[in-house]
Amino acid sequence: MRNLSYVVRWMISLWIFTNYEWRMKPMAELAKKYEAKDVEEKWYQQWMADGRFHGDSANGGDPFCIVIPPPNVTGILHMGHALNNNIQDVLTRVARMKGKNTTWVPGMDHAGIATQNVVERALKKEGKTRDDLGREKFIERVWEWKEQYGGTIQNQLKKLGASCDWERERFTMDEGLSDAVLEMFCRLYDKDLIYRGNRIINWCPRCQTALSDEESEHVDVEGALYHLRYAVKGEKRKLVVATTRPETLLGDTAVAVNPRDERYKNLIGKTVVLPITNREIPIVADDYVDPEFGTGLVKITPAHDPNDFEMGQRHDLPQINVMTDDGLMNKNAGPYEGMDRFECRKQLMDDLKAGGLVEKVDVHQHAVGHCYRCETVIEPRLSPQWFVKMKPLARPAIEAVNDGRIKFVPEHWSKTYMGWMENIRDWCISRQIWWGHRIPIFYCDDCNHEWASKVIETACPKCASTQVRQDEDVLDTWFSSWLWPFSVFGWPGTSDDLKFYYPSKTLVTGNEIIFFWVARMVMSGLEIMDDIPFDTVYIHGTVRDDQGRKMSKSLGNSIDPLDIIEKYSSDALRFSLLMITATGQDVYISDEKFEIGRNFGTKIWNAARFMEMHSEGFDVKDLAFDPARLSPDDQHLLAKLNEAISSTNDNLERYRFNDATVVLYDFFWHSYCDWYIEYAKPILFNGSPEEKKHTLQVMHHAFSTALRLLHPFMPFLTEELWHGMEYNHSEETIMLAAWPEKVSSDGIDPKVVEYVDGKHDLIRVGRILRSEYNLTNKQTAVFNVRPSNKTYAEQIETDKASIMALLKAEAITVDVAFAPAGAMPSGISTLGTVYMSIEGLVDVDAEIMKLSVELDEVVGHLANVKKKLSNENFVSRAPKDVVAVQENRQEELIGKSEKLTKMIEMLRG
RNA sequence: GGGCGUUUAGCUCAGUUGGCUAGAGCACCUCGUUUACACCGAGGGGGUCGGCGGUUCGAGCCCGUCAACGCCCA
Repeated sequence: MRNLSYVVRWMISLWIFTNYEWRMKPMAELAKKYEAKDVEEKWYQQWMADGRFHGDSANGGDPFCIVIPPPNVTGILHMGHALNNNIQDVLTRVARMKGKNTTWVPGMDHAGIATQNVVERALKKEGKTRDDLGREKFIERVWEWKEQYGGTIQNQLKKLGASCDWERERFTMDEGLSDAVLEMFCRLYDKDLIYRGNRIINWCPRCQTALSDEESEHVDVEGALYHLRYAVKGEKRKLVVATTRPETLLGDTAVAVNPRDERYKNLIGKTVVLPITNREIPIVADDYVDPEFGTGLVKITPAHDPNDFEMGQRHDLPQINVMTDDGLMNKNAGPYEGMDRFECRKQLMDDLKAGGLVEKVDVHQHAVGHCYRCETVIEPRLSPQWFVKMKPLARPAIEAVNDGRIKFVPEHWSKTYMGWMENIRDWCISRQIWWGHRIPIFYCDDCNHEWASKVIETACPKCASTQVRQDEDVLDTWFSSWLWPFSVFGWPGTSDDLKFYYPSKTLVTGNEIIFFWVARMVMSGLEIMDDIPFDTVYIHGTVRDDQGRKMSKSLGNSIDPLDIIEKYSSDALRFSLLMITATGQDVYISDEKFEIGRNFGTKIWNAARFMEMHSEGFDVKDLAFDPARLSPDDQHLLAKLNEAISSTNDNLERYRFNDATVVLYDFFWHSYCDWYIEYAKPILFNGSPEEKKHTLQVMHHAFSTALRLLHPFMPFLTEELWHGMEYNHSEETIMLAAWPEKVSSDGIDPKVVEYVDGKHDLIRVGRILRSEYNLTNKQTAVFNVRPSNKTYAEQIETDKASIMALLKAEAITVDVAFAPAGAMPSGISTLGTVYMSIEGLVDVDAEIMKLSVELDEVVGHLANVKKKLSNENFVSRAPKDVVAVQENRQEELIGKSEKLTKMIEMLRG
């Protein structure tokens, strides 16, 4: 009931207040409520129109370049993108404000398989397949799709406030980048670093293409380990082999044992008769076989398993492929021809069981490869494909990280990188799809000549035959991405931009593409440019929901950044995301977390409104306050500002964005609003014109500096206020305003700053007293302060008015010899003891109880400190300053305990 | 099987080369119709820092070990 009446009263007063304001036409020009949506739209347009994002080598200076991890053309913005681009934008905006010649190159990836899948799905709705259209028509269709739907993410990035250099936007299939791809292929081919080989690759039966090892995602599944009985030829006994993929027995060409395995020594050289097919295959000895696993006997299927393939090579075994491209059994599977591979597995097991050929089936946890695009189970399979020889490329890439030319942040990711580099395997780059860069290899059907060429060839250079055809396959999408840091600047052509901006500064990405992209860019950069592509790799965490699950459509737990922008604003999204993202740790988000940023934005806005209300007639061009006039609170604020500046810079340098945001939040909310504005109110309301002017100078100085520090994190709000507060007289846009580095500490006395810390403590103690006696703001109280020393006494005396205002005190007495006349609530602050004299009864017992509890605490701490100081080892071994701290503390605690004891005695009368 | 990460307040997380009484936001409780802000202000409660062992004058932090969870690679 009570709450309800409060609400009603509140609503009524709010209504009156709002209408009153409206009729009065407030002085403030800033709207009462910040309309983020309009503001954000407006400024992005303006920045674009003014070309603020563009960098040009012709302007010279100090280059700063970031290349975006190009999102897929099919992509739509998710929180991972938001975080990723947020960080890049912060780095970019800071660099720009620091006066660097800055470009952040955006673009998109053609995403071969993903895009082809999307278009194929669209075709399917029309009842068509890509084969119905044919290669050329299909590719046309993909381009059409791209024009129509592709790249929505680019517009979404704009909503985020990403200050990308849009004039430089690139697409991995555009003419220039395609040329780079062909050039790269031909160079590597001519250096024998690209070859064609018949090897076991990861085959996706749904996408019907080969994949690289990295594109096969291992998922732990609860499968089965099937123990099958194979008959030894000419003997009655049966061997038991264990396998997770029984259907591949149709392609078995041997059984292997470890040569040192005593159990099976006598089997080597004998023959096994395969069930169902009755094919006869040899028993061979190979070190690869682990005697501990399963029965110590393994079946060998060289066409369907990489290890079996290797063994097959060693023992010169035939390779029998039992499946078709789409994962059905082929004619080598005999009776199972035409069956799906998993159906076949079931049927085959039934048949083997019927024949008494199944020993047992164990539950078995194992990792199974899945297509990273469609999650279909990968079929390892023998297939002729194109590969890049990676070892020679890896060597310099290992060097670059080892010798520190490239740094990972956090550092431990370099281990992941190294582990992969050192065990690198050749990269399967051919894909049996249509959307992508077609492999520039040509074959002559007459003389069998094979060559690489950047142009479409019509005649054989060897025999002049026109019976020439190009390879049907296209290249892995990542074959274009790994050239990104230099191809975006026109390579293989030479350009001033390339010379100027390469290498870029920081690569910002998630850990999931260290192998796919980061590692390969390092290799290609060193190979082609003979230089690293970036000097820092910043790896951020994965964005998860508040239960720690990855955001995914199927779980329905995705939080759409655009919804958050709609609900809370882009600035709120940006600030909140960075504030809750610890360096390299995963981020758990839920809607409410974005309230932090929104509330902070509102706080800044309202502080600006407050200042504006008092700034009539004030000239913001004239912020050169007189250092000699700085009051203790002025000095304190400026000291805190200086700390915030250096701390922000330090944190940014170390990529500690969360710490940077916390520092700014803390400075602005607490130092600036809670303390300084409250301090300034009496001056602004009642001070002389000179006092007012001086205080406003300090305020605007601090505020405009804070805005600049905040700009990379909250670009829109800060730009709006930069103009709203008319700070744009110096620099038209805050984007180019000077980044705060060091500020003069003229007129700032550390002792005075310390005094203000003490003043705040004193006020806090006074407020606690008020709170303990449930005094409302209207109830007045007289405070008596007994300062601990004369200096404090003088400082407090001079500063009395301010302390009174902040304590809502009727009066304050300052007396180093103050002794309470009767029972008075009291508390101890760093500047001295505070007594509150109130009318009415003091609860003496409660007061004694409170002070006793405090005394107990102090005595406890004191015991600890004494114990430390009486420990000779501590005094002799700990550094002097640490000991000194303890000694000071001991003194303090003794003083405090004495005071408390006296106060309690006094109360006891 | 190998590697990496995580474990701190009810929740989400900071805590840097070991050194003052372990912090923040949210949530919770009390109070508040003062002219920047209720998306606010003032105050408050809440922690054996995953377990065990070790190093050290001193451990949330370093070392060892165990456990749980997550990720990557085989």
